[in-house]
Amino acid sequence: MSDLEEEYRLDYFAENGFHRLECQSCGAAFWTRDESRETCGEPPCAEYGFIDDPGFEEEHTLEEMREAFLSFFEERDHERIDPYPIAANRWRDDVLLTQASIYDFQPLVTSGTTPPPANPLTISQPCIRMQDIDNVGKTGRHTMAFEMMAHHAFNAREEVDDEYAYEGEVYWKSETVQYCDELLAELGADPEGVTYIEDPWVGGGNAGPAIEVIYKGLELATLVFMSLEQDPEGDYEMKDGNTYSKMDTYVVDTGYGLERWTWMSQGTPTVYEAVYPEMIDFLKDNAGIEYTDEEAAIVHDAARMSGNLDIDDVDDVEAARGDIADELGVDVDELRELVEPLEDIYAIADHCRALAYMFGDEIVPSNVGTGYLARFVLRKTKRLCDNAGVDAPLDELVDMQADRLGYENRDTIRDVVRTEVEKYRETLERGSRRVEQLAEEYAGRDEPIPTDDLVELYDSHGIQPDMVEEIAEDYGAAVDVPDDFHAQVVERHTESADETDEEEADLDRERLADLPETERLYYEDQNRLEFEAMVLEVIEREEGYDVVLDQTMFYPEGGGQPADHGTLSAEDVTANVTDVQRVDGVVLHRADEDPGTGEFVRGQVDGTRRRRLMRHHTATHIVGHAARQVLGEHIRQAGAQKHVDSARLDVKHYESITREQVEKIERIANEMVMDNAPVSQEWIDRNEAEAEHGFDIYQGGIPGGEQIRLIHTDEDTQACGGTHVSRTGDVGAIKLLGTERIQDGVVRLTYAAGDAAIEATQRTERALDEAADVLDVAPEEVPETARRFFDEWKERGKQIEDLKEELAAVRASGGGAGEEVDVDGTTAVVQRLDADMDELRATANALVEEEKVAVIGSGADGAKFVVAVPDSVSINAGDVVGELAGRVGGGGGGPPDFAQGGGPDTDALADALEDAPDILRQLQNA
RNA sequence: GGGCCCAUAGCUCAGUGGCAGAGCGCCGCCUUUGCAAGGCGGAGGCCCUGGGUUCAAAUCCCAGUGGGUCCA
Repeated sequence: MSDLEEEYRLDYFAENGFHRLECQSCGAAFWTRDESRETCGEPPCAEYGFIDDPGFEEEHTLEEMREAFLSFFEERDHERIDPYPIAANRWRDDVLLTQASIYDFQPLVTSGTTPPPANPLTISQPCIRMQDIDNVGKTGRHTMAFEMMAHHAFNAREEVDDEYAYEGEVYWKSETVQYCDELLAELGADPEGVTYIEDPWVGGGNAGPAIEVIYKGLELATLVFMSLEQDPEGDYEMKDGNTYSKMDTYVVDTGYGLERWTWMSQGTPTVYEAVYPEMIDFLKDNAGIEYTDEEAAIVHDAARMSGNLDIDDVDDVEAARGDIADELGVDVDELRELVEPLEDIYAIADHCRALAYMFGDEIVPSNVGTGYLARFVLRKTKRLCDNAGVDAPLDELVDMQADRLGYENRDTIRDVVRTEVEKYRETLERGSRRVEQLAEEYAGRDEPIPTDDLVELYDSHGIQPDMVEEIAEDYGAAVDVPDDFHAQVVERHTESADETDEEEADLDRERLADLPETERLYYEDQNRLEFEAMVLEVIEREEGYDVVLDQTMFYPEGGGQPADHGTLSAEDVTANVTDVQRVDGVVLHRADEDPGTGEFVRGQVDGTRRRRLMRHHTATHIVGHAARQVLGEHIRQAGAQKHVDSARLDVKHYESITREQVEKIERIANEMVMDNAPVSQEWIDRNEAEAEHGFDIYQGGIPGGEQIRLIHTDEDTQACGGTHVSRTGDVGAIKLLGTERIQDGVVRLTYAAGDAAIEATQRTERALDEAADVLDVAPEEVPETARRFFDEWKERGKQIEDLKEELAAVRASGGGAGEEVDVDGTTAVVQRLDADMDELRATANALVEEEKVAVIGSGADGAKFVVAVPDSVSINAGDVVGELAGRVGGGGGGPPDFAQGGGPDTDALADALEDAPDILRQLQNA
């Protein structure tokens, strides 16, 4: 088993007088020019040495530092690359947010499948790390939003020649360290003070040697040499306990924290004051934070010290605060009161920057995906503002950051923030009403609000426990928030997931591995429907056969476009194709007959179906483009499905779509159709495509491979594998059928194209005509008439009610056929009345009004009874009904003064009523 | 993608299988008045939709629709 020590013996260290030492405090190995050095230099082994004593020659702003870095590497033959969106799910589907510059090149570039956009390259990549959210503001150095400056080089071993998308070695470890050392020197750092700590890196199935660059106590950069992959047979055992072996590709992955370099150059007490000083000033002013000189000195020292501590979670922060207070000789509560508002303000500034990145990159708040993360941050920020007494509107604060970061869609950003803040306000309002009720209830019982309720309030209604505490206090109810509150919430979510049946799929893969990729004729000519091919393999299925051909015109299901149908004809069999799937490049035709392996077949695609699907596919691109024009640049596809009769497109949008907007989208879409612009396909290098059109081409998902297929529809460009008509005019017409919000932040547009559009229109027209016929009016008058009819219908319902009551009153006052019997001095009326329950009830009520016991039976729909007893009589109506209902094979019950029941045996009804007087007498005596 | 919660009068919500309710708002009358208000009466309900269980469903079960919320 080798270890990585050898990997760190770099020429650069040897040639420049470096020594390999061991930290006397933590034992880590590190390289330094200063032979007398005792520690590695990183807290807690050492303290910050740059607060009030900047480590570089000149102060840099964030922008200046970024430029200094990028141009440094540009001068050294690196190409400067524009940053990628913060929403990493635009180009990869395994993560939501960009958390490091290397994310931009995973997984396709790092694995060698796709070439990098440049090699070597340099970039300053905005990143968001949500896991740090609770530390922001408290430690002085944590930020959720940051820029990772980096230079990357992608290397492949010489001996593997053209297997990967890049070849040979650009540069490796020694050069990487040299760059870092020179950059530090250029900025005026003291070379003797820099240490390079050996700290192997492991992550996501890869690993490699890595070096932490420490200067004046601050970790300024990490130089990662990604060169190992997880391998049970591997020679290298890493700190995660797994073994790794060398890869054919090896990648220089560096990370230079822009904020930290800026901070180093300024030596402010916290990083926040270095990065966005204007915003901190604004917020302080807005929240009315003012300190006396003495207080200011305490705050300054406390900030310096908390930055100095090795704190990794919030509990530590609270503990550390005590130590700091001791050292400064102030009371811990006093200290907290001084610094907490300031900490909130630091966090607000940072969070607003994260929000600016998110909304600037057109993430739409929602309850899923990146949208949820955005919502989460926004709500947290709003709470911080309220807490710190910042009364500036949140959209203004986010806009300050968006402005600084140079976003151009600032109006939309503010719109989104305003809408979202309003939603939050509504949630809180709803929530507090709920809490008030609970608080009142438990305060009345003098019990604390139970934890279960707290968890439910949070999980189902979005109300933070501290908010519950606040409200409950007003009602005098106690709240005990358990330490493991969050764990209990998580507990509610740990239900086992569905197990998917992947066995068959695995089996297929093995069997298909030997077959060549099916040649896709449908890309060569999207209008051809006939072809000839050879049957390479037939796999028998439970229902039918999967036929593999050498080439096919059949489009397999994909990109929301359903599979083609049609036939495969051999000499003496014709098989119907009802489904087509593509697995690992091999197209499987699901057929009802076996055409025979080795046979030549003539394929015929169902043209009507295909043409309808093609129209709907092209229409989908058109509608998406039109929606973007009407609703805004942030409109992105969240999903799409094409059918023969209609299609739907789900787009991300932060509010529901109005009738006017629908009509406008429809109008623009049809203008595009009428323009009859060409729809063209193009196979193009993916970097080129991304460079020219951006990541928005990946509306329908992210294809693999070096070459991708673009569909140009008028001005719209998308990466798409579907089949399309050749001119927009071929779509015929587009009719929007409806919109609905399928979840928060996602709106579904349903539409039909071509003959399906005509059919859809005819369908709705027919429905309207039929309705008009029924009402016997002209179609235009249907709404008015329907309204009138509905009103009249309601009116009549009420009249019937009234009449029933009147009728009942008349019956009760002697007009009815009821048999009056005397039950020990009380008058009872036993009556059969074959009517519905309402009428029975009304009659019984009317009799009770006259101080009579009512026993009413009905045989209208099974046997039914209603028994009502005046207050003055001590007979339990429920018991009477129970007894009566028993005789008709059913049951019944109710309160003592009014009960109802029944049973299925209508024939026994008369006998039961006959017995009623006896039953009454019996029960009265009971 | 998954979990949980909710849907009843114009609004906010009660209603644990047995007659559809409260507060606010609305209308009318009365009292009082500088204003705020107070008293009495009234109108206003496809209890989200569709199935099921039951003698009986706003209520229980299933499915759907709509909204909310938490998590990945």
